Formats: sequence, C-alpha cells, structure tokens
Amino acid sequence: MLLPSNPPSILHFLPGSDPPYNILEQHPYLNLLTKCNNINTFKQIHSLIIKTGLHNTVFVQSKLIHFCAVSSSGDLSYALSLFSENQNQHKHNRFIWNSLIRGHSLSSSPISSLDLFSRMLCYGLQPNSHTFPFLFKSCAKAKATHEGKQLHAHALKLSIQFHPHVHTSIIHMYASVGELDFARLVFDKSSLRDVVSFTALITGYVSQGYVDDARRLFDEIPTKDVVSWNAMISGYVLSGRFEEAIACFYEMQEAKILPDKSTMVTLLSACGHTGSRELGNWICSWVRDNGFGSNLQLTNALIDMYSKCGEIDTARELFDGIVEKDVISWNTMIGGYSYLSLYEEALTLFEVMLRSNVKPNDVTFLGILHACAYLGALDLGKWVHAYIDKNLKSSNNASLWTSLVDMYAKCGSIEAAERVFRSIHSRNLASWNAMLSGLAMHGHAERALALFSEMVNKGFRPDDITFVGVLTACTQAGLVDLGQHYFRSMIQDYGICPKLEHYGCMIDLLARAGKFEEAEILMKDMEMEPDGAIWGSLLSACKAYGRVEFGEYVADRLFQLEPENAGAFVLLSNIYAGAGRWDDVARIRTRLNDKGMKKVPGCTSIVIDGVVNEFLVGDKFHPECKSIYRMLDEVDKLLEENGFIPDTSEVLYDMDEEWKEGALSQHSEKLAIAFGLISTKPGTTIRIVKNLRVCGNCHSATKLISKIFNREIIARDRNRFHHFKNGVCSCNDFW
DNA sequence: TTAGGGTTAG
Repeated sequence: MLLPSNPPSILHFLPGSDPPYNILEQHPYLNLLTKCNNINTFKQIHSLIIKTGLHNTVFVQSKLIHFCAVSSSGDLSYALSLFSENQNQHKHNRFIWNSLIRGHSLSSSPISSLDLFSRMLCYGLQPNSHTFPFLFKSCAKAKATHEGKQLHAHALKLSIQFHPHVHTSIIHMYASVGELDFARLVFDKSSLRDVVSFTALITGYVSQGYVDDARRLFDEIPTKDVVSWNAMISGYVLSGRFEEAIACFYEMQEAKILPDKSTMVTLLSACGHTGSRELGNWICSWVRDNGFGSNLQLTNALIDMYSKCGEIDTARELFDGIVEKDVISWNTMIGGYSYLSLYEEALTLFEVMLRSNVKPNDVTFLGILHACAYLGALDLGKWVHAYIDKNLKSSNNASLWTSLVDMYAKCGSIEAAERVFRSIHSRNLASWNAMLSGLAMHGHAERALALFSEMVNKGFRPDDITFVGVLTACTQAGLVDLGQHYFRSMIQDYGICPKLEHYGCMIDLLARAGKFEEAEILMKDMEMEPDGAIWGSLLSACKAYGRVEFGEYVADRLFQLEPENAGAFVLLSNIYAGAGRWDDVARIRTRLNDKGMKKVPGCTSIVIDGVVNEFLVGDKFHPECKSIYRMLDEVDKLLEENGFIPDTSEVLYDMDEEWKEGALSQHSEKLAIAFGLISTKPGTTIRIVKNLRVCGNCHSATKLISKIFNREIIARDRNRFHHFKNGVCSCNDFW
C-alpha cells in the first residue's frame, strides 16, 4: 500500500467531541479509502487510523462503517462489527444507520434492512430523505408489498413523500412489486414529473407487459435522457418486440441523444433476435471506436449477436480474444453453438470450459442438457445430473430440473426422467409438459394421460404445448376416440385455439387408423393451410393402406408445397410399387433424376465412451470400419438363419444405384447397431438416434437382433422411441 | 459525510 509521504501528527480527540469536519475530511489516511479496493487494504488503513487516534471521532468511524457497508470492496459483517464495538455512540448517528440500511439493501437479503430500520426507530431516530430510498429499494427487491405500504405511510406522516428521491423510490417500489395502480396514483399525485419518475413508472408498465402504455408515458416525457431511452428500448426487447426496439434506437439517434454502453447491450440482443447483421456490425465498430473493445459485458453481447445471426466464426474469434472470460462468456458461446444446432461443438467447448477451471452454473447446463438430449448422449447427461446434485442441488431454477427430465426422456431413459420429475419441489407448467411429452414420445399413452389428469387435479392449467403431448400420446398408441375427446376438450374446456401441430396430430391419428374421410373433413375445418408434415403423414398412411388415387392427390399437394422434398417422391413411388404399377415407379424415378434431387440422407448416431459416432448409409469412413462390416455380415447371417425375410416393399431406396443408398443391410441404423455390438459388453443396452423415421425393414431386423444378441436396443427416430427387447418393439409395430 | 429511474447468458 502506498502511504502518504508525510505521516500526520497523532491527534487525540475525545469521543463525542469531533473537530470540524473539514479538518478530518482532508486527512490523508482517510483519503486512502478512495483508492482502497479490498477488505485487507481496508484493515491496514483502519490500523493506521487507530494509531493516529482518529478512530475516536464519530465522523471517522462513520466513514469507516460507510465504506465497509456500501462499497463493493467492503464487507457488511465487518461494518456491523465496527458498529457494535461502539454502539452507544453510533446508535445516535443517522448517517451510520443510513449506511447500514443501504448496505443491507444491496445485499442478498435486502429485507433485513427493515430490521435495522426498526432498531433505529427504537433508539428514537427518525428516517430522513436519505433513509427512505434505501428502504423502498429493499422492499422492491424483496417484493415486500405490505412493508412497502407501511413505509409509504411513514413517509406521508413525516411529509417527505414529495421529496424527489423519496417520491421516485416509492413509484419504483410499487412498480417493482406489480402494484401498478398505486405507482400511477403516487405519480399522478405529485406535480413533480421529471424524467426520473417517468422512467420508474415506465419500467413498471413494461414489467407487467404493458409496453404500449409505457410508450404513451414515454412520449409525455418533456426532456428525455439516455436512461429513459434505454428503458424504452429494453421495454421493447423484454416484450419480444425487437423490430420496435431497433426503431426506437433510430428515433433516439434522431433526437440527438448519445447512446451509452447499456443502450448497445440491449440493442445487440434485438439484433440477434432479428438477424440484423448490419446494425450489429455497426455496433461492433461503435464498441471499438468508443474504447469499449475490452469491455466484457459488451463483448459477451456481441458474441451472442453474431452467433444468433449465424456468424459463429466471428463470434468465436471475439470469444477467443477475451483475456479473462467470465461464466457468461462461456455460456453465451456454448449457447451460440447450441442455437445453431452445432451440438458437438457445444459439448467440446464445455470440456474446454471445465479444463479452464471455470465453474459452470445452471445456465451452462441448460445448453449442455439440450445438446445431450439432441445427440442422445446419455452418459454425459448422467454426469451433468450428478454434478448438479453435488453443486447446484439448491438451485431453485425449475428450468434446470425440467431440462434434466427432457434430457432423460430424449436419451431413452423415461424411468430416470420420471424419477427426476417426481423429485422437483416446485414444478411449473414446463416441467409437466416435458414429462408428458416424454411419456408420449415413448409410446406410454396410458401413463401420459394419467399424468395429464394429475396435473389438472393439482390445479395446473394445460396450455397448447400440453395438448401437443396429449394428442401425440393418443397418436402413437392409435387411440382415435380418446384423441378426438381431448381435441374437443382443448377447444371447449380450455379455450385453446388449435394450432398446426394439433391438427397435424389429429390428421395423423385419423389417417393411420384408415379414417381418410374424417381426416379430410378436419383439414377443411382448419383455419390455416396444412403444411408439408400434414400432407406427408397422409401420404405415409396412403402407403400403409394402399390408397393409390388419394395418394396421388396428396402427393400432388405436397409437391406444390415442397418441390424439393425427395422423400415425398420416394413415398409415392413406393405406393405405386405396392400396387405393382412399375411404369409409374419408373416415371417418378425419372422425375427425381431429372430434378437432380437428393433425399435427406439417413443418419444414425451412437455415443460410445462420450464420443458421438455418426453413420450414413453404406458409410465406410469410421476408423473401426472393417470390424463393423465383419459384425454386420455376422448379423445378416444370424438374421437369415433365424428366418428373417427382408421387407422389399420399400425397395426403391435401394434399387437405384444413382441414389447410392447401398443395400438394405447397410442402412445407417444397422451400422450403428453393429458398432454398438462390438464396442459394448454383452448385455449392455444399445442406444441409437436416427434423423429420419426408422424404415420398416430395419425395424423388423432390429426386433430380431434384440432377441438373437439378447440386447435391449433403444432407438430414437424423428418421431418417437422404439424399445426393442426380446424380439418385440414397444411401439407394437405402430409408428 | 449518503440519495431517485434503464443495463449480460436461458
């Protein structure tokens, strides 16, 4: 520590008889506090002050307590101990009480400032215009409406409610606890309508979702400053009205108000959501030109903006350039990869994060669990669960536990998902929805519907997402009557307007049951145009029921909507093949070749020892390629010995050499299973994830493989889960 | 001697 070159002479003052403030205030030892940035330096300064005898003055003691209580490099408990050391003197000093109350209002337990306040009153001291703002801030932070109202009454009694700072903090308090009417009343009662009180009220309106009312108030502000503009821009962002946030920023520029760093942070969020790359680039230059190039908050916001705009390399460059990354930098970058579905990159970066000794938090795991769920990386998901149990057990972030439920469900462990779900203390609607759709995905219709009744009985009001889960459950199990019942109930009992997804489930459900006429009637009732998925599910059903003519009609619609959807052409040609119309099969094939279209390649992944292994049809790129194909030969031999007859009805996939799809036996899921068989111990469950629906031939083969090799095989396809065990599949061949 | 409004990642 740098000491003053000429130590001052030792002063002896008797307690309670302070010399004039100006003498003390200018004392060099006391001035050291302005440079003090940690509690240890403070303690050194404190000892120096004791040596000089200065500590006997109430003024100096109050300065010390104030520093400890309020400064970010202070220590509130140390302030309290300094206070109690000399309580008899200190209890009569309002400045000290105000400092302690302020300190508590900044702490993690702001409500404790009210205890100090009542102690202060007990000693006969009255609050002043400095005390009230701290107290109201505490109430605002702690959402203590009742206490806030009592304090409001106290301020009225002392007639200081119209003091500008007190007045604004009352408005802010009411706005923060959601009592907008009171906030408005206080605002209207006063002739003081400055930009600060306007802004406090505007923030209240925004927090309750009334952004248009906030805007009307904003327009009334006679002289707007940068803070009020920022409040309005962030109001639009918080309401998800990103375009308007950007428009508001341009208005601010026209009004010739210079933006600050907060403006840019908020604006970057709007740029990310709207993909406004140009404005984003402009802000990037602004950040550099205004000397904020090394500002962490802005750099993190830039990383977020660039990754949301799809410029992941630029984002990564910025990220790599940060010397001291904080947890938000890591989370933003991981979240960026996750947002762009670059899940493997997200997981790789997460490993680097752990090696860099940065402690992940709940937000980190939201991104990581999402990636695990997508990739089916159960082992990593389990590790995350163990980590959370150990380090974040007390997290009251319901989304975190819900993400775990979702991860387990999507990685095929529906029982583990349910165990986590049952352990959540405060379940929200999203938790119920995650569990419900998990059960539906696994084909556990009865359990899903029982869970639905349970959530309704517990007072949760189902939303549109809940009903997607309920209807999916009915669809996967072919429960036509129940599906229709829930669809009606959604509209009539819960007033939810069916969306495309709900119609999709219902049309799929009806068509799979062969009820084509009812499906058509429902389609005519729709308020919106059916999408490709709906026509696609109808086309699949046409194939299953051999409905050639209707299939042609449906395919026509689908071709108009998605001319590049090669899968639709394949499906139609399979319908022709099923009816023996080989000329039509050839015609479709020519059309496909003329258009030069490529079917989305089937891709299956399997995670072994934390590594994601991906296989395409006839893939020869895997390092273990030779052993995999040896195992595949063995599998095919055993399948044949056990009476397996390949299903050739979907033969088009494999007949056309130009499609380079390889033989049926080399479908990606079989390659992944073969790799699973050679890389895991006998009896271990094999988990695979496929990007498309599992094909009929592979489904039959996998059933038999599960029996021959005595393995449980859990496969996730684009639509649902298949649990293969002992020769049968949990979907009962209905998918 | 202190004080009011906006301001990171999902």
